[in-house]
Amino acid sequence: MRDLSRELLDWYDIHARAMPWRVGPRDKLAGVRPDPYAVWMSEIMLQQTTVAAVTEYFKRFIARWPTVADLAAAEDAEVMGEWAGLGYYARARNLLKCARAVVADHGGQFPADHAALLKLPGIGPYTAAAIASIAFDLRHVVVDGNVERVMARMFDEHTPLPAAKPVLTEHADRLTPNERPGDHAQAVMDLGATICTPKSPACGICPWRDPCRARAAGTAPELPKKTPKKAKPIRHGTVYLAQRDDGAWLVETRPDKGLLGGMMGWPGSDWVDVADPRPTGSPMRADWIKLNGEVRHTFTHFHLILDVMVAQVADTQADRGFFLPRDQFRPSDLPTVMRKAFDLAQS
DNA sequence: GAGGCGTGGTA
DNA sequence: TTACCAAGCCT
Repeated sequence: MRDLSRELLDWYDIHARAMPWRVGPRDKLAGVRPDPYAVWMSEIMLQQTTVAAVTEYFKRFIARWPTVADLAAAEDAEVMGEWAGLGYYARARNLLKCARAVVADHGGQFPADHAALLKLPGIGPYTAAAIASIAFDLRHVVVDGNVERVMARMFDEHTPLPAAKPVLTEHADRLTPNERPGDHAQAVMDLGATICTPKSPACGICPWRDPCRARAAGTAPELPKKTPKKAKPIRHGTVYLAQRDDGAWLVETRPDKGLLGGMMGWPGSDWVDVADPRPTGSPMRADWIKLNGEVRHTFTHFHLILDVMVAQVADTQADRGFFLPRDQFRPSDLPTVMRKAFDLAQS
């Protein structure tokens, strides 16, 4: 097994992808060490999210809050606004909770300990292993979607996920070396992201081409098997965009739990399975005008079609939400579905 | 343990 | 256009 990890590390030394949060093999030779805060930030952002989507968000967060203490001292609304558009907003809420826990309980330093990391908000089995491994070079088995795919192919494992997870983890464990476990973890993930891709894997240039059983069997493109997903239902709703004469917008902060939790948004109706031609959920009396067109947006588990109502109001009395002054309103603070409604109203 | 939880890119 | 997919966590 040592030979396999050696082959992979040799490949990684040459092909490691450059990322703003990554300390590459050459930098390490020069004595550079990873910043655990940056490693943690990147790993939270990368949960179910592509490198391309994360890169600019990561740079903005680190520039605005250079240390975990800076982040812990931030206002909730600042962090949620900066996260807007990246999705899975529970990550942002847990990001703040975690930063505050690190300051309060760990003296402002991320613990170099897998079990302690696992106790922090938003850090699960993957992220705890990734931080321990990448930031502190401790040997832990890092298993994300890339690793699952690489292992399923290396060992031609046809059991569908998630049932196959334990056996794939055992395979990953046996391949993890004692030396440079952090680089090894990043190498497997880079391999999965660039060569052992979900579709059309580039087996011809893979450093593990020879030992890979799925390549020998010709089954690599169809692995890993996954249990089929449910079809997404279509839901319907209405949002209300009221602008006061002085330019302030009527917005609300959504409840901390549930969809888009803690994010700013437009007041409106519940989102239901059957379209109701009559708008409901109005936050205040006004001469509402229904816009032509609609907002279409897809969440993890349903499609959404929104009607958009607009009104110019003088009255500042609203049943829901609050008026946010024009100079404090930034569309980029809105989650994407809410920004789509704003864009429709502006067009 | 199965489902809730975003978004943008890609085929 | 539709469906799938990406460095998962929480309940």
